Amino acid sequence: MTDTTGEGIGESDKPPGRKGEQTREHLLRTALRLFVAKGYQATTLRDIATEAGSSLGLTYRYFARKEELVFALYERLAAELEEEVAALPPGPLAARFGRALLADLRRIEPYREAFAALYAAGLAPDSEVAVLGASVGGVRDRVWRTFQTVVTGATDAPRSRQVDEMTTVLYAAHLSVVLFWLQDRSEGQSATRELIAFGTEMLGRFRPVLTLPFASRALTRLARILHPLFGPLPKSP
Amino acid sequence: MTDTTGEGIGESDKPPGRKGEQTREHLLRTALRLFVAKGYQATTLRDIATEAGSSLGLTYRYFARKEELVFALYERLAAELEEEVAALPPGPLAARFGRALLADLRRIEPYREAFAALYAAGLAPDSEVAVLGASVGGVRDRVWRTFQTVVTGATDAPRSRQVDEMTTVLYAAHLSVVLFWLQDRSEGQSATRELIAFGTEMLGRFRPVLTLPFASRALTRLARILHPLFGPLPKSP
DNA sequence: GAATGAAAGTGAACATGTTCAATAATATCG
DNA sequence: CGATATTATTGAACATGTTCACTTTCATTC
Repeated sequence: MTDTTGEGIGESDKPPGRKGEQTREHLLRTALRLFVAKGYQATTLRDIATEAGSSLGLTYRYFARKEELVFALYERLAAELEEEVAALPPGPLAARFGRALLADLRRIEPYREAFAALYAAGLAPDSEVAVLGASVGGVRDRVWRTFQTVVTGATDAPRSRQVDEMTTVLYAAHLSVVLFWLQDRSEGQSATRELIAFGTEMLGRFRPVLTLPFASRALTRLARILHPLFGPLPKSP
Repeated sequence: MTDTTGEGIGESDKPPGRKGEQTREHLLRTALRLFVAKGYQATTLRDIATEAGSSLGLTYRYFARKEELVFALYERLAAELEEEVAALPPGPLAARFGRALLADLRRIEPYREAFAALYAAGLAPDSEVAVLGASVGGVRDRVWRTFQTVVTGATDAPRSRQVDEMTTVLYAAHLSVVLFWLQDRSEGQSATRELIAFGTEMLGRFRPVLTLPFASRALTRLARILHPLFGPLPKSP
């Protein structure tokens, strides 16, 4: 049941060699192009195979299921987001958080439907592709650490323990925003933008309060609750 | 594209007569039994047909897709919840909200996997079975009104406008809790229980603050943002 | 009670994600 | 180079949700 090998998702079989790497890349690119062009649901695996000039079964050598194509995309966008966040100028935590959220959404935007499918797959209790919370190896930690950077790089960053607590809470908030965004039908997703604006304003206004004992204790408690789902995974020994 | 008839989900064709109603009921009962027994994914429509002693295609006369079986269950549980909430003794809002959440979870519990599938279907941008937010007709309003009852029946209920605002926020919070619960792997879903405890404690502690102008304005603003997704639907003329 | 139309029910056919045994291509080694 | 193991690729077969043209059942009407 549990994945005892430290292997992540995306390596259905033995790690691919030079040739395989190219093929994988080609299949992924083809798939993503089709997802954008005709939508995720409407893009069949036979379409991908045909368009890529390969056979139906081949995709399954590199991607265990259809959603893993999106997952692979997620990995790349996560890496890009990490860079963009790293390049973010120092400033108030709230501002940095807001910019990180917007940067994330801007990336996902062309693949809205595909990401909906990925999140949907993650809802299944035993899913292998659980972006929402379950252990999915590298990417989850990477994104978590990206938000950690958002916190540590802030001019008003809290110290030591509160950093990780706040990171976990912001990571969870980030997922909530994406979920909201997936449902947001408003023109240009303006509702999501307003939600982000509201959230960051509140964060900015109440950030100082976190030094008070009561608020500090509340944050600790909340982070403890969220940690198993949204916190970083324990190091494998 | 848009459903212009006020018809809800679950009536794929002409409304069924006496005989049809029985069949529909029988199919639903059979399906739910199998969902609990062998899981949602593992239960095939052929299983349902066989077990119900009917043919494969028949189910589609009453349920347009597999998830609508779960949706029909959701409708019933929503009605039950409404009753239970109506019978809730007056008391602090926070306590009533907490009890409503727990009552809801207790009902959904045996169908965890099935509800995961329902929520997953709702994530698709164009889904017909969107519990998460999109317009799904009657049930959504019913649940919203149930939470309205939670608010109005409280000894510390706010007045007029704040009632609906608070209801919308609590309704959204309720969905978040369910999503969290779907992912919660802790023993007996203790994490979700702690989350509810935390949330209600905070709600109780900060309820009085809502009379202050700043908090009041913040609530209004938040409710406005959430309204299109989580608020009640406008009356059809 | 026969005619007729609507409701109920059937099962083959289809679309598509997924699996798998078989084959081809390629790398490795003596 | 030739044998052999490893990797890459194929396409048929399968499972399952969904559709649909057709049949059966049933109520209503003359």
